[in-house]
Amino acid sequence: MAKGGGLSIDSDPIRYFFPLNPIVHNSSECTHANNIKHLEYRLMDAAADPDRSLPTTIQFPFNLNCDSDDKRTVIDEMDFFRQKKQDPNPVDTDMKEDDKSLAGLELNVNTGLNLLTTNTSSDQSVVDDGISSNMEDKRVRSEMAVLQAEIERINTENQRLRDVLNRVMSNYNALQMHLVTIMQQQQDQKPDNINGQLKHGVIDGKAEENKVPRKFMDLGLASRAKDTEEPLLSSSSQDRSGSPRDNNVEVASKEKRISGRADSPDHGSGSNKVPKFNSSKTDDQTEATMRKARVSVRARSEATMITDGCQWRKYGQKMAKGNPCPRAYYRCTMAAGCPVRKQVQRCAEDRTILITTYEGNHNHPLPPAAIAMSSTTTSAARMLLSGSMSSADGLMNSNFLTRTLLPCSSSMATISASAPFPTVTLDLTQTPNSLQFQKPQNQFFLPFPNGSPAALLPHIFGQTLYNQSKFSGLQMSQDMDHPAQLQPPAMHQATFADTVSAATAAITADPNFTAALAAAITSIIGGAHPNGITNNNTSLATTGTSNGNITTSNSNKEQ
DNA sequence: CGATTTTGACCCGCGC
DNA sequence: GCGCGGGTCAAAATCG
Repeated sequence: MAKGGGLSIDSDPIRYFFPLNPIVHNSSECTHANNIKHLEYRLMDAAADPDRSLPTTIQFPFNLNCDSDDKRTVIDEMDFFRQKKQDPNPVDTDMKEDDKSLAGLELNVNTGLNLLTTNTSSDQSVVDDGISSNMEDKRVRSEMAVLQAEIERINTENQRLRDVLNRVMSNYNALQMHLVTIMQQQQDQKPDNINGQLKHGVIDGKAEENKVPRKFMDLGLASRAKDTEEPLLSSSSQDRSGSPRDNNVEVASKEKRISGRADSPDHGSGSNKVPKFNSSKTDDQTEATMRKARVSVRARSEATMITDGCQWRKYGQKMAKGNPCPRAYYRCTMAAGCPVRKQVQRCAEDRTILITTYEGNHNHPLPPAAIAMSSTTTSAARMLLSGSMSSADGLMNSNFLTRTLLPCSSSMATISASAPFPTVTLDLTQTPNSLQFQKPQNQFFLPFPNGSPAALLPHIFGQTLYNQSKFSGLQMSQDMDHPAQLQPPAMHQATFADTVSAATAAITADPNFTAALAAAITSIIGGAHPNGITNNNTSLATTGTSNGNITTSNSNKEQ
């Protein structure tokens, strides 16, 4: 229900993904705060135990294995589903489930907190023992001072890292746009390749099916080319835009219609087609283009709507054809004019499956709880825009997805570019095998080299960690099990085309997408399985043992 | 009383 | 041109 707002998250779950996802820099303050808290715990512990040898340096918990706060955070992430909210005693359930693994973590935190009181008693005990308290107090206080100075230093360092992260994100976005432009140019120079065929709308003899997405892709790409102030070389647009006047007429017509809707600042309702060939692409049109890309989440939930951290207002409900369950339409109400909308509908075949389709990008700051999903939708949409031009190319797709989607998904991914609404589907309801048998005909599957999601996920985070550290220069803990797989794909490419493809993959495999995707999956899995593992240390395993599938499709299966 | 939900009407694209 | 279906609007109802 939109009234609920879904803002039940009281912590900063995204800090989990801070090492993974540069997007989450908005929550870095929380990360910092928790890091400091963690240090404080250690300080308390050290003060309470004078005999304990203090570390010469304080470990900055700048990795996935954080303090026990992470457990609480994961619980919040598991609150992703309303189903979870309906759980009368979610925390108790989690504790039961992870009693063993979490007890130690809780104990750590409690130790720190209790030591605050134990600290006093400790001093008393020192006095009681008759030991020279002056020496001991001096030593302890000296160490405390050192540690506090260290906290200050880390505080400053954290601030600096945050700034670096912001700069890296800016550079990342600029690079991504630049790369897309280069790819576009490369495709223009190769009219005989498959992408060239794509531009001509001849894929498997189904030119019409590729018509709309092709326009859609070109639009987005061209728009981004404009953003990067690169010369617009969208020959595909030029080739097809035989009559620019007609295009302008169509755009003008569409804008005229849309402008009449005061409540639709996004210039694009779901039924509206993207303006076909527009030589003067505006940011609004880019936004409208982005809105066409959808991210659908299929998950089992008894609730009417999943909790994704955003506030939604229901603005319509329709009975969709072929589905006895009504489809509800929501729009984001966290900011006036936010173009993000979502559709919620139960699967006709299995009504326990709740299908949530997101569309558009938020134009306002998001709470930490909403960043994961927002990042997922945004990145997936961008991925569709940048990668779907090769999406109908099996080879390109293999390269693209196996290095982007695949590391994040379970055991398969599908992609197609033959529908009006390119959709990335996070299917968290089926096992990979079952999905494989149910794959739509308009999708083809890219088998994973490793069928085990659990085995894939370390690669996900490993890669994201690698990418982030690579781009940002941040020195993070990177205990990679498979460093060979962390090599930038571009390094292994021989041809320029493959290099471009690999570079695209490297970018799209970047935390901007993969971490957000993994975050979403983790959140969803946690919500879908209230009894699942909840602490952060096992978040990877939680995700890995999920049945999550990532499907890139061109049509909404639920529709 | 403001925010949200409900629900019928309306708009638009598309296929026939 | 017409009907269908998806999507949205907006007034009324409801909720907190």
